[in-house]
Amino acid sequence: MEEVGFAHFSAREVAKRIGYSIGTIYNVFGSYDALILAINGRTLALWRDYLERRLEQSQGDRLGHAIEAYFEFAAKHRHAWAAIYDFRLPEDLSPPETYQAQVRAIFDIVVAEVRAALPASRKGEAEALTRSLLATVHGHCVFAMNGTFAMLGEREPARAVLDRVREAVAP
Amino acid sequence: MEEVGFAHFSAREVAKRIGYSIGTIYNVFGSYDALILAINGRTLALWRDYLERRLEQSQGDRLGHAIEAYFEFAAKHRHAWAAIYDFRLPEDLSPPETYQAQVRAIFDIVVAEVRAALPASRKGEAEALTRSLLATVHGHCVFAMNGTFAMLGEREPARAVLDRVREAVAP
DNA sequence: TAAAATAATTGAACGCCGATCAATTATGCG
DNA sequence: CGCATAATTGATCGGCGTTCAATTATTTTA
Repeated sequence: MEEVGFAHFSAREVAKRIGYSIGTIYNVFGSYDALILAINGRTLALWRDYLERRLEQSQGDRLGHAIEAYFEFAAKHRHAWAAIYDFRLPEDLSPPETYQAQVRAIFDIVVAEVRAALPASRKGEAEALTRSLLATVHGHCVFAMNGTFAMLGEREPARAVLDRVREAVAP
Repeated sequence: MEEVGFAHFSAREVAKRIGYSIGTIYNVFGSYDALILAINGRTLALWRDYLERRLEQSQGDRLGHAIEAYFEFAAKHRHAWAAIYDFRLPEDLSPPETYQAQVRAIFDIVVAEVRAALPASRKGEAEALTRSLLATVHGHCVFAMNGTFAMLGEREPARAVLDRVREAVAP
């Protein structure tokens, strides 16, 4: 996935590379979708690790570093990161609970940082604000990675989104 | 595309439905990618029309209505809208100039609204701010459509993003 | 109008894909 | 060892994007 991206990824190629047959892939994962979900789950775990490590190193401006971590991870793992959003389960299904838990784990890390950055009087907004700020950062990251920002002349996406986040968190 | 979505879309099915053979599709469009680009270009045109019509009807709170238009169009044309972002050209290619022009045309419409909403002292920021706000709205729309917001308990994505936009435009 | 030149259309063929499953091979156990 | 259970295989299927020689339709020319 990391190498070829979601569009050119194939279960057959996975089987070839690990020295098993296509049948074994299906015995282990059950379906193509489940294989993708397993890979995306692993990417989420890597993402969370990356974010946590980046915050450990941080001394001040933790929110700024969290945003940098978002952009850095997406850039370092373009294809794997994009696959998380390129893949969509059939409309009537929800991701497995373990997958949802991984999304929430990343969310919880960011909530803590947003809450810490908020003045005491606004800490109650932390969760709702974090959902909105994650979407904000994500939107900027998507436009940075897919060329939309380049098309529109934006050269400092991370700087732009940091402005948005500071506005929203400012007392 | 509108019906089956990017993942299940196929040039063969297009040929079948319009009563031509697969070969003719390739004679006309040249490649699968070019066919997708033609469809996405058409979607951009529809999107622009929708936005313009929605703004014509608007009496006050034009930015709010532009955001509503973003969400409404994405919801009404889920698959076609998603296909704009699901499709990625080979990394070394840029979209054709006509396609880029359509993206900029939508951008220009929004710039005018953002500029009008900004106080005189900040009108110089209009373009940069619009890029950032488009990304912000897009991020919220993506999370609304792909289930991320549902997973995190967000029930009013349009309301949340309106708060972000108002913060950013406020004098 | 008839013949020739040009344009448009076709669909079989290729290699790849996800998915299935009867047949085979490997493993563990009494 | 013999047997039961588990793991693995890959041929097979229908569908995909892509190509291109062959065919059909249209236009131009004589």
